[in-house]
This record gives sequence, structure tokens and C-alpha cells, in this order.
Amino acid sequence: MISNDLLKGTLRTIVLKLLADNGRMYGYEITKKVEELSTGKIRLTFGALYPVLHKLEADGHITTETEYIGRRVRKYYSLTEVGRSGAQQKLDEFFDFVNTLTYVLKPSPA
Amino acid sequence: MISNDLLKGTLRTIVLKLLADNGRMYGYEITKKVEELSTGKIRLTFGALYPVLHKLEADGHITTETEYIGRRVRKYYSLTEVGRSGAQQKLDEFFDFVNTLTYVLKPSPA
DNA sequence: ACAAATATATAACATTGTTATATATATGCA
DNA sequence: TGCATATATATAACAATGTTATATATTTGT
Repeated sequence: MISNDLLKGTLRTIVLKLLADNGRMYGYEITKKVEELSTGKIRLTFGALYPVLHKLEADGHITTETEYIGRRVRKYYSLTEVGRSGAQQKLDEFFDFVNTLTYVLKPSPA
Repeated sequence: MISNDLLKGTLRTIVLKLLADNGRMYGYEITKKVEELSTGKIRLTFGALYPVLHKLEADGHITTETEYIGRRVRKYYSLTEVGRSGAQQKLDEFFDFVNTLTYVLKPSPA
């Protein structure tokens, strides 16, 4: 399992990237996808995921459609145009962060 | 500048690694070193740094020596044995995190 | 003399995540 | 048929950690 502290701040990026790749997704599906892609090392909690999804919606990055699967409500989330460029920006930021930190934390010379 | 959100959770790792490489350091020196190594992209704030240093000391990862430079107090921090293995563990965790997240966020195939 | 750099530290506040809890339907198996 | 598990969304109490503001004091360069 990846330390939860490190994951902080990457949740938005993960969600936006998954939606960019997969079109529309629903919350539960997102948690499963992350678990699958990370081979179980990353497990999103609902208490973190839903507030982020609602915030992204309030900020105009994603839109929702509610559908019924049988009698059960399912809420699909998709990126808006703003969300699409936001996703790219977040990804650039993440890789910039990794490059910088990797340099700072590189094995010592002496 | 690196997004502050991403930096969360890496501060301890940075501090431990710097102390592992440089022997003893004082707070102000640590902030300057990080700025230097990151070419200005990472700037530690004192409000974050000192609580972390105090916490690491309380947890037995570092010890302190106070010296006077002229009339000014300077407080040096150095790793204990526990801190040294803690540093390595944090580094391993960080690179594991990067590898996993890089895979999750890798450019989409389709 | 004055500004900027050096140097440590705490408090109020904001953000973001975890854990616990609530609610409800669908599926697999004995 | 009944029960456990998986599917599915959501909120609230709490914890951790960082930012911004503030306080204090010495040293160096102009």
C-alpha cells in the first residue's frame, strides 16, 4: 500500500486523468479502476472521493448524468472542456513535481 | 513553483534525506538547500519546517545541538540511528509511490 | 543609519484526507 | 429462502499537515 500522506494532493489528478481516458465513469467504478491500475496499492476511500467529485462539479470541471440501473441510481461523471485542460495541467504539474523531487532526493554523491 | 498540495507528505522525507547527506544542518540552512537543489521550485516555509523538526526530534529521529554564532543561537539537527533507517524507508516509499502513480497516470493508449 | 539577510518559533486558519455511519439494491451460494 | 458479499452514493466527526501572519533578535552590506 502507498502511504496515504503521499497520495494527498494527487486525488484530483487521478480522477481527472481517469475521466479523460475513459469518458464517463461513476464513483464506484473509479475506485475499482484505481485499485486495478495500481495493482491494489492505491485504494481510494469514498469519504475522499465523493467530496472531490462534488467539488470538481461545483468548479465546472465535470458534469453528471444520473441513470437507473434496475432500481439503483448510478451517477456518471464526465469532463467538461475546462476539466479536460485542467486534467492536462494537473498531469504536467505532477510530472514536474516528480522530476524536481527526484532530483532533490537523488542518491547522494559521497 | 511546485504545487504545495503535492509537496504535502514529502516534507519529512526531504528533511531526513538532507540530513542523511549533509550530516548536521540547521533550519535556515535546510530551506536554502532545498531551494538550491530544486532551482527555486520548492520553498519550505518555516511554519511547516519547524513543527516537523520538533516532531522528528520528539520521535527520536533527530537530535539537536545548540551553538552560538556570535551572539546568535543556532540549532543543529542530526540523524539518530532510527532517523537514518527512517530516511531510507521514506525514500523507498517515495520512489514506490512515484512508480505506482506514474503507471496510473501514464499516457492513455487509445 | 537603514535595509536586507540571517535565524528560530508559535498561533490562527485552511485544506484535504480517514474513519465511522447511514441507506439501499443486486448477486451468489448453501 | 436466507444470508453474506458486492454494488452504489453520501455525509459527519475527526486528524494531519501545511500556509499565512506574527513575534523577536542579530548580522551584514551600503
